[in-house]
Amino acid sequence: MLSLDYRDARPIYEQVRDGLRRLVVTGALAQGEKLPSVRAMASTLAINPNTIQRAYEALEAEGYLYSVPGKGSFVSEHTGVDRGRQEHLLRTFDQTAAELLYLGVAGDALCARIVNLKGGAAQ
Amino acid sequence: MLSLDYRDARPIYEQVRDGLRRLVVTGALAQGEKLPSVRAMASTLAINPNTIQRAYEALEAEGYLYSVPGKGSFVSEHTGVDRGRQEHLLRTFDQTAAELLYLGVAGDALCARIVNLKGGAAQ
DNA sequence: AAACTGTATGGACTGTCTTAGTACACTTAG
DNA sequence: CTAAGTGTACTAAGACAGTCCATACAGTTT
Repeated sequence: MLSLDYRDARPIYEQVRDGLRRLVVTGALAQGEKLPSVRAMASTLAINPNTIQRAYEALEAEGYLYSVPGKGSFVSEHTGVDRGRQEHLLRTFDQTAAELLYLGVAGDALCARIVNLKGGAAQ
Repeated sequence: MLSLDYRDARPIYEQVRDGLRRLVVTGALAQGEKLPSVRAMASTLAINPNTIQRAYEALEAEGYLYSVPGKGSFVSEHTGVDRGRQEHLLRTFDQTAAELLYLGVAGDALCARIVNLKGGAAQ
C-alpha cells in the first residue's frame, strides 16, 4: 500500500501522510473506505504506531479522513476537506506557475497538463 | 528589500532564499543586477553573514545567481537556471493541480489563474 | 596597504524525529 | 459479560539533523 524510503530527507510520518493523501486524491482510496488501523499499518511498515498516528492526525486536521474511537479511520468526502488546505494549494499553485512562466514554459503547455490530469485521475 | 519573520517555522536562510527568488521571478531584480554583499545584507537584516551566504549558495545551485570572489553576486539570465529546478517545479505543479481538481476546483479556473499571472508578472 | 568581496571550517545550540512504554475509553465479536 | 481490537493521550529517552554564529582564509578592487 505504501513504501518508505529511509534515504529520503522527509521524516517517515510525512512520507506516510503524503502517500495516503496521494492515494485519496488519485482515487485509489474511495470515499468512506476504511483505512488500516494504526497498529496494523505500523506492523506492516515495521515502525512505531505513534508515527502512524501522527500521520493520521495530520490528515484528519486537513479533513482528508476522520477517526472514530473504537471503530477505525475512514476516508472523508472531498467536500469535507479544510478550506485552509485549498487556499494553501492555490498559493503554491500560483508561485509554481509564476516561476515556470519565468523559466520560459508556455502557459498553454501548463493548461494542457491540467487537462491531462483531469483525464488520468478521473476514475 | 526583504523582511524576516521569526515566528515563521521556515528557517531564516530559506526565507531569504525564497524571497530573493521571488524578486528575480517577478522581475523586481533584473538580470545581471548586482546583489548586496553577504555582509551588507546580513547587516541590514541583523543576522550572520553565513546565513546570507547559505541562501546565495542555494540560489547559485539553482542557477538563479552567480558569485565571483572579490567582486560580488549577480542575477543570472533565466536561460541559465538548472533544468532539475524546472523538472522539480513541474512535479509540484502536477501534484498541486491534481489535488485542487480533486477538491472540486475547475480546470478552467486554474488556467485562468495562469493567464492572470502572465499579465501581472510581465513588466 | 587597506577595504571590500565571496568562501570555508568548526562548534555550540536547538529542535525534531522516532521509539518505547503505559494507560484510558470506546466498539465489536464471541 | 468477556475479550480483542480500535483510536487517543502522555511521558521519557535517545539519536540525529539542522540552524546559526564566530572565526579565519582567499581573492579583487581601490
